[in-house]
Amino acid sequence: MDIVLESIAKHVTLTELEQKIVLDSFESHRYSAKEKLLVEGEICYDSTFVISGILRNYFVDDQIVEHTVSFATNGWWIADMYSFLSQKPGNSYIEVVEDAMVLTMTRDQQLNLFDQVPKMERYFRILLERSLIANQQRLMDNLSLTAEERYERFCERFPEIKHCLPQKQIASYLGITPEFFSKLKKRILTAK
Amino acid sequence: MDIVLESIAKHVTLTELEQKIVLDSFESHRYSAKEKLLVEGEICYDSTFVISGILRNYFVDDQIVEHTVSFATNGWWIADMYSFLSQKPGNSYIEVVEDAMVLTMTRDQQLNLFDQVPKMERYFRILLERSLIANQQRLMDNLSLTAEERYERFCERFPEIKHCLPQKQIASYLGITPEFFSKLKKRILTAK
DNA sequence: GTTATTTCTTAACCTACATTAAGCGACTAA
DNA sequence: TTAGTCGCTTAATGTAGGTTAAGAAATAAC
Repeated sequence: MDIVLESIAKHVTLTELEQKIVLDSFESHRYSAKEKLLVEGEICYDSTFVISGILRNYFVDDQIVEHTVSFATNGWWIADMYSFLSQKPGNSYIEVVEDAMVLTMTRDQQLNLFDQVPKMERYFRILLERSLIANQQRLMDNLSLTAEERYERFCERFPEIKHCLPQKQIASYLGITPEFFSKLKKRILTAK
Repeated sequence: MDIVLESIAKHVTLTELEQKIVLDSFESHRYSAKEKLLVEGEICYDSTFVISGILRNYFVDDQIVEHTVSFATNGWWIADMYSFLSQKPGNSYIEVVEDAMVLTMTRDQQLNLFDQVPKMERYFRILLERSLIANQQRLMDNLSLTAEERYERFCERFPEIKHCLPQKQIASYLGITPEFFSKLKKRILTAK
C-alpha cells in the first residue's frame, strides 16, 4: 500500500515519523467498475490516490454530452478540483472504469497535513505545477491539432490504459463524437 | 509597489521581516508595448508579477498560427510554466501588449524563498490550485461551448482589459480565426 | 502629409467534424 | 430462449468555423 510513499519520495524526503503521519491521514477504499464516487451537485470531500484500477472524472454539458476531464490509474491523484478546493458543490462526476483500490484524504486532513508536515505542502505544490503544465499543453493541443493528432498524444500520455477504456470515453477526452472517432480509427488503420 | 504584498496578504500573513525577504527576491523592470520578454527556444528564467500594463503568453503552431495561453494585468503572474519550472528551453513567447511595470523572480530565487519563508510556498500552492481550476474550466469550455459562448466567458474573465486587446489576440485566445471573430461580433451586435 | 504596414471587415467557397439514423454484435436479464 | 440494453460501425446529410482574397480603416514610418 505504500505506492503512495514512493510517489511522495520522488519529490520530497520524509522521516519515518512523517511517513506515519501521512499514512494516518488516508482512508483506504475498494470500488467496483461503474460505481460513482462523486456525482454532479455533490461536494467533493476527498482527493483520491489510485493504487490500482482506473477512475475517470467527467462532466455533462447542457446537451447531455459527456466530457472527460481526466483519467487516473496507479500512482495518480484524482478529484473535482474546483469542488475539493472550495468545498462547494461541483458539476462533475467521478466514476470507476475498472475495479479500483484507492486512498482518500479530505480537504481538512490535507490542510492539517500541510501544517504538520510542510514537506507535504511541497509535494502537492510540485504536483500542481505539473498538472498545470499538462493542462496548458492539452489546451494548446486542442487549439492547434486535428482530432487525429490529439489521439496520438492521448496514446502517448495513457499507454497502459488506452486498451482498457471504452472508445466513447476516449472520444469524450479528445473532444469528438464516438461516431467520428470510429471513422478516425478506421482511417488510421487502413492508412498503415 | 507593494501591490504584490497585497496579493500575498490575501492568502497568507507575513511578518515584516518576511515581507522584506520577499521584496528582496524581486527585481523590478519596465517594458514598452511590443517588447518581448521571452521568445521560443529560450529558457524562461523569470516568473513575472504584473504591477501595471498588460502582458500576453502565446505560442506559434506549425501552421504559424498564434495561440494565446494567457493574458496578465495588474496583480497577475505570468510565465512559460513549462520552461520556468523545468528551466529548459520552452516553445512560447511572452510579449508586452501595453507598457508595463513588473516584478520578476528567478526559479532559484523562488525555491530559496520557499525554504526561507514557507508561507510563500503556501501562497504559490494556492495560486497553482486556482490556476489549475481556471485552466480545467477553460478546457471544458472549449470542448462544450460555441465560439460565441466562449467569447462571453472571456468578457467575464477579462472585463478590464478586453477593450485594450487587438481583436486578433482575443480570437487567438478563443481558438478561432480573426475573420470568424469579426463575423461573430457583428452577429452579436445586430442581434441586440 | 504621404506611403507603408498592420488590423479589421466582408464575402465566396471549403472542410473537419457533428447529427441523425440504421444495423450489428456482445452482454445481461427474465 | 428471447428480448433489452449498450457499445461500435457505417453512411447520408448538415453546420460551425476555416480559407482565401480583396478592400477599408487605422497606425506607424518617413
